[in-house]
Amino acid sequence: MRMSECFLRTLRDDPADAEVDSHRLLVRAGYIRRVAAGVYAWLPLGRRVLRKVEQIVREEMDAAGAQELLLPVAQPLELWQRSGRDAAYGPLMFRLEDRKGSGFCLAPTAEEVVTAVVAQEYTSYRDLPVNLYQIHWKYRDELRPRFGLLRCREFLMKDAYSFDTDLEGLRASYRRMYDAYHRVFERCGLTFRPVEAQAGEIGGDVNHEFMAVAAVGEDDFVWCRSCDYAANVEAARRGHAWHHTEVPAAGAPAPAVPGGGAVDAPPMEKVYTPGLPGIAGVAEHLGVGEDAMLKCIAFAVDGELGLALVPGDREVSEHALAAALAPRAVRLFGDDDFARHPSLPKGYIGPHFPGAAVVVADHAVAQPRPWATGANEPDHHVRHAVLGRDFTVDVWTDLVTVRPGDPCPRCGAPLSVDRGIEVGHVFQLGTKYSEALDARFTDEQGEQHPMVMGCYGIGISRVVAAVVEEHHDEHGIVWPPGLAPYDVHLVAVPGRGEQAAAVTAAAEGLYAELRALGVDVLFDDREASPGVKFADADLLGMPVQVVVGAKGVARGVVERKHRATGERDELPLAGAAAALAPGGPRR
RNA sequence: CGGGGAGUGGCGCAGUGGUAGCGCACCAGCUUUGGGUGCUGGCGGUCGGGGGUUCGAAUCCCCCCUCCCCGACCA
Repeated sequence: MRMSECFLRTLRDDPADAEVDSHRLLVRAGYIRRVAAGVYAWLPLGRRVLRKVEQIVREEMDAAGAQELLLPVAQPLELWQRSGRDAAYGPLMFRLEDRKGSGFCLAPTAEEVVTAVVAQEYTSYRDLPVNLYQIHWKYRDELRPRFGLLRCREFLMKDAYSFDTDLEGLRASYRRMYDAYHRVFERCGLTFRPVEAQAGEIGGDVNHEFMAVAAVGEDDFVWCRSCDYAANVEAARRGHAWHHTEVPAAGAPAPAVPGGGAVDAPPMEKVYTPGLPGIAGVAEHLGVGEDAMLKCIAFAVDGELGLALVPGDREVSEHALAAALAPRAVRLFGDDDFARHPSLPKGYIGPHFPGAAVVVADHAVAQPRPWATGANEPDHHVRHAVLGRDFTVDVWTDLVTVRPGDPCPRCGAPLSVDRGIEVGHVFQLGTKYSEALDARFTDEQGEQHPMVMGCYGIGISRVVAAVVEEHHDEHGIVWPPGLAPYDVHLVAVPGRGEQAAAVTAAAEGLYAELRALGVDVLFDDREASPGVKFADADLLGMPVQVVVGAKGVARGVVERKHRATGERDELPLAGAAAALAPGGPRR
């Protein structure tokens, strides 16, 4: 492609609305342009990168035995009503009506459609397993699109769906996808980590997210340096650090008096703590550490009041709380909830609140020690609250959000926390959709069973952003070789001297030779100054730059620069094309 | 939805009551030719929309819309 003809305009200034490097550079370098919030146009160069990622994904999916198909973007809402996800997704879906008033949505994902399609075609165990995938646009009306391509309302996704006869088959299908994902992200040049995750609205049990490690990621994940444990903080649990005491197992009934008679505390005592609803203020006022406070968080569970207890220096994990009380729905109290329950003094709640239907506590609350906590009375706290004597717990679980240094639940070593971009997610779904949408098969005995499903997503457009986050420098993008829109950026610097015509001729000749050898070349044939061309070449980020200039041509050589390392060397003009072709000598 | 910020040419910005400007980009000419050359001339804007105040509004007031950031939420 000749740059003089390429639909491309680079910007010298950073776009004002770009916060993160990938967004800033992809816009500046002319790969994408914003059309609406969270909706982007992919300009020719960007389109080529997208195709490269697509191709890698396609090759690995095909190699893993999946078959490509194409499902509709316009999906009848009726399918979503059958699975119950119409309500679950709610305003996240772009909705529309046809002229007859029938409801449609723009596909946020495709479990329903693909399940309905498979249900129509396959009815026998002999047909299974089958794994189907597509690479297509997805639509989610996010509350807050941001960070350029990282959180879009329209994004390109590879979504695959496996159908097996049983759990064992599902596990095998899942494993094949899991392994294929490793190869995809390795080929994309990403530093990534698979982590255990929450299922969200998709449903199902076992699932892993593939996190591209990046400071701008929106997800925190914990990982263990000693073993292979890694999990999204939402799903992460910590091991038990206080070996000196007996810790109740998850789900076990409340111990009569944990710690036995180890707690030798005076009677519970009320303290006047005016205007101190926060943990930090009270702890200072009472002269105790925040970890000696008992944090009491109010929540609603099926219309009843519940209390969640964690040490004062820890945060309640909403996901852990929900998991502990599932299948009942849990919601933490907001300001309006407190407004409806004036008897509940926000900031001064204690675990002995009489109206609490259920009390859930983290295992750490079983430590044999007296606690300072709310007095269930505005402007008052209590000290010397003792478990079993002054308050009781109904449900024990791991309730705190994990933080760095917490013990690994597998091996006990200190956990680390990093940020990541979720570039892929694999789920073992089970029969949620096959039951809802009647995807059944007949087994050898002639009995009907729902198919056992898995689903597997890769955010193709998000991968592009994640790759730029990892591969750039102060001058611009540094594409990994497999993703660059062009293999070689050929720069002609003819100057105005005697050799100008010879330089142009040499560059044109090299351009033709490279193309004949099947090399994808971006040829800067513009009438621009050398500085402009070099700056653009670095910004655009092709892995190899080849400069044809007057000095070199006089000596019969061209200069090669590796974008990633900045290394430069010379190639004889005569053999340059062959040396730059994929099969040619490397350097 | 809560909090904060911003809407002025394609991009980045200035302009606090007197009839809109700078840099980049774009066009023309000269200049320069191995790291965003310099100069001259030019094209391009109903200042987000509506209403109001005023002799006069980008500027002051009211309403609305959009965008960005933080949070809540989420694959």
